[in-house]
Amino acid sequence: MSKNIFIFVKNKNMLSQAEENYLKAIYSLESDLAKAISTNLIAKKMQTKASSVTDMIKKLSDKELVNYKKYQGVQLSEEGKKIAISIVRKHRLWECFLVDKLNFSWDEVHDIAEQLEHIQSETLVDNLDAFLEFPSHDPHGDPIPDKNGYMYKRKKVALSTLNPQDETVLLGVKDSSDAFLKYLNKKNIAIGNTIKVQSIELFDKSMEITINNHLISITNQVAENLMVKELEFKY
Amino acid sequence: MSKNIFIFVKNKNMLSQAEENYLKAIYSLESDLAKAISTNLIAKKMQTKASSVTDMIKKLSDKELVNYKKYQGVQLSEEGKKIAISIVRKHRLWECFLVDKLNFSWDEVHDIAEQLEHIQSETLVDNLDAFLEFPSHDPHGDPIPDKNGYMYKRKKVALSTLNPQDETVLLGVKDSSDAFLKYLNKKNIAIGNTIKVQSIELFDKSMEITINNHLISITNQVAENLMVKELEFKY
DNA sequence: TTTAATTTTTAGACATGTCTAAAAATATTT
DNA sequence: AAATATTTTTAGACATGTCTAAAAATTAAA
Repeated sequence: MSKNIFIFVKNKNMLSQAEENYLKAIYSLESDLAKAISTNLIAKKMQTKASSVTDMIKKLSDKELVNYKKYQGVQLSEEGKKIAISIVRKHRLWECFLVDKLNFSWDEVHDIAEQLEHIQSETLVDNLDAFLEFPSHDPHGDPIPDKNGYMYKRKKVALSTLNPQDETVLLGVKDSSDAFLKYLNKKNIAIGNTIKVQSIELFDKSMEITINNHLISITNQVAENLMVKELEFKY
Repeated sequence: MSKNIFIFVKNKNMLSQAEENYLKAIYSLESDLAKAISTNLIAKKMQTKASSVTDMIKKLSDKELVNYKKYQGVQLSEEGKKIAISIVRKHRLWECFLVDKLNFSWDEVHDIAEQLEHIQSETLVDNLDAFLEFPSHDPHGDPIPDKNGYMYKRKKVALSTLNPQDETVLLGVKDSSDAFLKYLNKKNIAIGNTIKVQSIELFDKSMEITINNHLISITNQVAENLMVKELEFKY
């Protein structure tokens, strides 16, 4: 009986969507930068104003989800990081669901997963995970944290760092903007594809590559945003 | 390019979760009562105060989703009804998904579906519908509107209206409270089960029924909340 | 190292959705 | 039909999350 009440009375510990989105943004910036994250950076990432960020940071700091000193930026606390990872987990699992089960393509799923990641139910996530047979990576090649927050971080390098004749596999993208994903879609480039570098143009660093035995030319900008399996060296 | 902008700039026509919930509540009350719905009724249904309802009704009225005259209650407009039905459709499809694919039982899915029904994406709903192979009814026996809002309304009667020796099928429940569903779960009573009335006690109208060849006794209150296929008469 | 530029924070405002308490309208009694 | 009870609305307040404009702190430049 008392169990039902807890479902309907808004849980004090429950975070709003806005709070969750901030945690996720800070987490993503931390992964890239590994230092205290500035107000402006978060504002840019969240497409909002610095003053709004300051307000929210104070709230998150009160809840001890971030460590914050005025003018010195923020870092996630242990608890904050745990929550951020759980949101990333949900986001990536839902992306798998949308692509694998509902026939979406990888450039269509982000906005929907952005909404689904805020659904509150631990059981739901765990059951979804099982239903998808515990995928280790999402359709963009990003690792999916398990129930405990652990994930396989594959070593990836930009395709632009390889040399002619090198052969590798596309593991993910650096830029996951809609425009870039749509470009890849049009060119039939997808995660898991085998890529062989055929030649590199000296003056603009554009590349000729074969992808699935299909020869195409890509600019250096594209090559810098295609993350591939690092080469294994044989001695 | 401009397409992306529309995704992120909040669409003027997009309704908030609160607005959607009000429309759904009014729709559900209208189905039961078929007349203008009073402020107090909505307040009770939404577990909120009459003054909050008035505020929201004004907003929905401005958007022409309900017809409202002060002190005279509300009725959904055509547009409002369309939206309400689309939310019901989403709710029931998600319930199917949770039970059929994620192994939830029918008494666990309501709160989660309540959240999922607000996810904004027409394609998502349609793809989900196809993935579930266009179910006509949800796990509680309620009809699922199709893409155009049409649904099969089965004629149902309360089990309490039947007589000894009558045989029928459980199609749904009237009371879908957590407590009642959990009771049914415990007694192994589920949608689709064949029910035969064995005897009815005169003084308290309690019933002995066989359900799946299993004899159990139920109170009149339970029988009034079990909705079954109406009897076919043979001439 | 003082000045200038940038970043961050504060102060005050606004929109949404809620509430309480009081006023207004409708419904029910007598 | 007047008095009473109930329902509905209004008025004013509050919480959340956002914004603009101005002040404060930090960083960069001369």
